[in-house]
Amino acid sequence: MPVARPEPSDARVIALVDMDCFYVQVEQRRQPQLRGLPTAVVQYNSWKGGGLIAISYEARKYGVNRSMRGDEAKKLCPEIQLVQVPVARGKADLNLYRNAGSEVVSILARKGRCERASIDEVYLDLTDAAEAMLFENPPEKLEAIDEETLNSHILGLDEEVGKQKGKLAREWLCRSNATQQDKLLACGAIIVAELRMQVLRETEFTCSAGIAHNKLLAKLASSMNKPAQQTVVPSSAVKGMLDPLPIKKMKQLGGKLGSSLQSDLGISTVGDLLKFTEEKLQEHYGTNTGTWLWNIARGISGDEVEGRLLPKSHGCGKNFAGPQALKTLASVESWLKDLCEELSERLQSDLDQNNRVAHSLTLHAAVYKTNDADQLKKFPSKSCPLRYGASKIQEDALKLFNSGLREFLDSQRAEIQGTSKTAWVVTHLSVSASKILAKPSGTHSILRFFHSQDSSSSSKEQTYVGIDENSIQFSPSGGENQVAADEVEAKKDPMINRVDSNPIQGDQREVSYHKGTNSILRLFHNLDPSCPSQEQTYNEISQNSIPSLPSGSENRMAADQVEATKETLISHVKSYLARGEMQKETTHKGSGPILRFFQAQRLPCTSSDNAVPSTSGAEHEQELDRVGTYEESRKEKVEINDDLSSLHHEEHRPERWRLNPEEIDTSVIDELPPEIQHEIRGWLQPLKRAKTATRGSSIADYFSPAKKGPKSSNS
DNA sequence: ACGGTTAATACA
DNA sequence: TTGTATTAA
Repeated sequence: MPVARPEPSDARVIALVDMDCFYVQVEQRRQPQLRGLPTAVVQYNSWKGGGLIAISYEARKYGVNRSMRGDEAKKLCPEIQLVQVPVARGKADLNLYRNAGSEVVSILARKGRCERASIDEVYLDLTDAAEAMLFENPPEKLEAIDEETLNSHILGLDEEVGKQKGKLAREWLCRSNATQQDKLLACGAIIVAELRMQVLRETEFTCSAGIAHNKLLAKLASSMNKPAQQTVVPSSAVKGMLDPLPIKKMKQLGGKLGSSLQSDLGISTVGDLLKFTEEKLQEHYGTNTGTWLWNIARGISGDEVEGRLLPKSHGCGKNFAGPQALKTLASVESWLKDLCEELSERLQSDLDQNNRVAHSLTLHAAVYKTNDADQLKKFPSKSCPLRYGASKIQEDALKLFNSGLREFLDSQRAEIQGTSKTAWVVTHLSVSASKILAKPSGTHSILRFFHSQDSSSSSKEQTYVGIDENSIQFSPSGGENQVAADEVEAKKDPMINRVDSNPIQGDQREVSYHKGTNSILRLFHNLDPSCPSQEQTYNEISQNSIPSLPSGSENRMAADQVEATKETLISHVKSYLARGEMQKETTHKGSGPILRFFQAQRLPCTSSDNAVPSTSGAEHEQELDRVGTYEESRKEKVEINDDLSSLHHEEHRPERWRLNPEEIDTSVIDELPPEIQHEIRGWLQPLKRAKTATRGSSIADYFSPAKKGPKSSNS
């Protein structure tokens, strides 16, 4: 992927911060009595003790690893504490960990550019900060360097056994005869150590880090000394580090490409890779990959830190392994409902907290053929424009599934014709939302768009509504719907694009959150109705739209005008805006800003009228109609279509939200937008912070000697 | 036929 | 552009 680029002459300072067994730490913060104990996080506890997805370092000593089930782990380590991943709607709910990850990001983003690489990994570009430090306050002038920095591992330094800890590191960090590059890395080490201390103080999480001149090396270094330590890679140490390294350890080479390198070219270490010319590698793997391989063998990577604090997509899915495979259409529909509800909630949160709107919905499924030898399970993924509101998403996802199923069955028809009894089961379902863009803060661009569309907009509207109603929104492979689908893209997208064409967009927005002095004030300002620039416009434009809760606007959207007018199209946009407006209105009810803010978080009311039991897959398995034989499948299509039409008339229950200030407790903070979590934490938990801060000046001894963490030691 | 779930990215 | 495949945590 990364195009060849020579190392910039001005060296960058890049860090990768990696949370130590993150899910375990999150659970240990919730239950401090677990600190220091061998602990693992498992999901789906019902079968063989659940699958392990995170293992504490105490437990790793017993040989417990991620490929195990809870039961196996218990055999190796009888005292192991198994904590279950929260379950919602019958599936794993990772929100707790996502939000904890956001806490960390919001702290790390204080210095330099910050890229959220995964739920527990963050890249930092500290070049500017390091240069500034080198200029204003270089390490060689520093009389004291903090303990955490001194604990850094410097690759290439001989760590003699007898030598006092930190002695060599101190010398290296403060050398006045060091190269500019090394001095910058030294500054990076100081900054990262400080950031890691802040993370620990404010979140109680430990992390490890690598500091190097690019992402590739920083990533490698971060895992060399864990947990709770940091590792610096001076340029002089790169060759020594890489040459003996098995290629499988390199990022991107852990899978098939790495295997192919090994089996086809006999390359097992990075050093082996060095012997191949760029051209040779390109012959085998294409120009891009060839060049990329040649570069990484030398520790060269021009990959930039992206400056993105938020995920680019949201998805939720579930596997239905073995006996759990879905056999009935009803169960597919039911699970899709659950998945779409979760997705919708997360999209709504993203809209509320980050002002972002997703524009594409994708459904993926895996189907298992129970009867034939080649149990093919290629089910095409399908996507369509995303409409907000749980029931809309659900409706569209079902249509996508229907479309995929039809295509899948058609593709199989030829092979099947002989065999009469071919049954199918669904082994995986997932829905995801992507193409997430910043919602414009004002509506000028939208209004301008409609003013400029006066003459032609009505015809476009007709197309749009028609599409909405007939559910023709599949991609070209959908066949007969292609023309209509293309028209949707042609007519609808201009509108969407205009909405999104506001200069303040995605990444820039995120960065701007951190540029000012106080992100909380800024956030409240954004929600403040008295803020004239946007709110006035919102109120104005939403006057005519029905102020129902999030899913309410669907009613208008679904109105069955055949001859559509510009007014209708405009009302769509009004509804769209009204959704945003409603979120804001709920925030005005409270008295103080914090209260208002918490209320805006909308704890979901347990919808008692939820028709679908969401606890176990078994309950979805009532044998109604089988997805069974191919012959039956033709009938299914009809059934699916029937289902769709019935869905269409489904009552629209407005979602209700309970706003209960009494329920505000510290765990709620996890739900807050990343930008302000740590600030709120600071307000609510001043005592705890003071306590943890006095514990020690180094991260390594934070939890280690005492079996108990600072939190439980006072209870 | 049970590491599951979630993301990002490159390529066709 | 959409859909698929790969990779990773």
